[in-house]
Amino acid sequence: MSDSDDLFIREDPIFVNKELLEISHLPDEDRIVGRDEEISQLANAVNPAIFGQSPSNVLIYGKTGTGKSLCAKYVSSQLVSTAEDEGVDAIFAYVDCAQDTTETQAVQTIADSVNTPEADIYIPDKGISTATYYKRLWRILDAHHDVALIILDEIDKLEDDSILMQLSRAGEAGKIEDCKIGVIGISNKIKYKDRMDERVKSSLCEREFVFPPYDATQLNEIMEARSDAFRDGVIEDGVIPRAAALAAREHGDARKAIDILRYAGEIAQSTNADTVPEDFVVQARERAETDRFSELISGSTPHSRYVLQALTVLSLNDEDATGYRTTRIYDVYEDICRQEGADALSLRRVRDLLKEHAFLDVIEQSRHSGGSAEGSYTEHELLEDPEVVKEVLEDNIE
DNA sequence: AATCCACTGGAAGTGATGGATG
DNA sequence: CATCCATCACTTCCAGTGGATT
Repeated sequence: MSDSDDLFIREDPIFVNKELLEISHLPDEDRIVGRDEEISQLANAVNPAIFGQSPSNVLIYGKTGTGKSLCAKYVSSQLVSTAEDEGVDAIFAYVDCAQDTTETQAVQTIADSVNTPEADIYIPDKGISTATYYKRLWRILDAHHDVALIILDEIDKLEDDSILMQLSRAGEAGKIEDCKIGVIGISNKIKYKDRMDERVKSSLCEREFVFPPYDATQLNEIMEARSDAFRDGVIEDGVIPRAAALAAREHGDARKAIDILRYAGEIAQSTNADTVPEDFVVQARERAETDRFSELISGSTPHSRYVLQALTVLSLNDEDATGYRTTRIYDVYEDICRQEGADALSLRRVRDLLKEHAFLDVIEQSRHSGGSAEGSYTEHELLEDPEVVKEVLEDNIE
């Protein structure tokens, strides 16, 4: 590095191409590791689309960070460009159902991403009935596309599957005539299929794939493949194997592995280090945890935080207990509300708030049955270290 | 077997918010 | 403009639940 005093002309000493480490980044094929088999099978399933025929509907299973979305997106984008060579107008839409949990929101994003300037159809964000979104979607597809691939990521987060129904029946119901639709569903719960509607199940699950978790060697390769995000020689030798080992232990989640690598680089940046030594990896993992956590908390309402605070207070004062009853938490929660000068919410609502926290893996719930006149009840327990929760909670007051 | 009872969770509803539409 | 539409954050009501006690 030059030792010039110019504040702003300095080059980033750590990263050259940081986008390689963003989760949304779609790598080239030679950077996708250990998924050759899956990719070719997937390509095979949607292949008819190239000639304007109906692609098979596909359901992909696999734990988080096993490359499901990555492969689906990759295959879809390849398909679109190959189809173009054949003179077929294909398009694909990606919906993250964790973001768009209702039928309406999901159709909205599909319609929005399938929309083209030529179509000149206005897709508002909200304020319109679900039926209208469908109508406009069919109109766009019919008039401007031959084939549409719709990727529904985290499909198990959808509140109801009527959208799947609509999509799979669109052709038969005569809603669209000149466009074929293929659906790629992605779920991390194998059980998801069981709770699906019988009719949807038969049409949606023409092909099924299961993506196994990555092992440490593959994680190693994945990170190796993306290591040119860093400047030459910045990462010390042990870093990648160490991060791979950590991530492999936590269920082979490649996303987490890459996150760790990025955080390690950021730590180096903020401490003005020239290289990334191995022990940054451990720090990076902790930071990834607390970051995720404070992200979750900052998005929640004050009362949601008070509830969590109540549970934290209990955990700190009474350490040997393994869980706390809803009513006990509610009592503490009422105290907190009094201190904050806020009206307490109903018990019913607090139960739902606790359930939401459980859903986000912030706390864990367990059902118990008590003795006489005790009935059945739920106990709640913090999953993170109470001290950490307390800190994050305090940082988030505003 | 009936009763108890703290606790659970589904259902329906309310009123406010923000936006589209004819 | 009035009318529709979805959604949020929350409430009220109420039919279970399940093991000990009667």
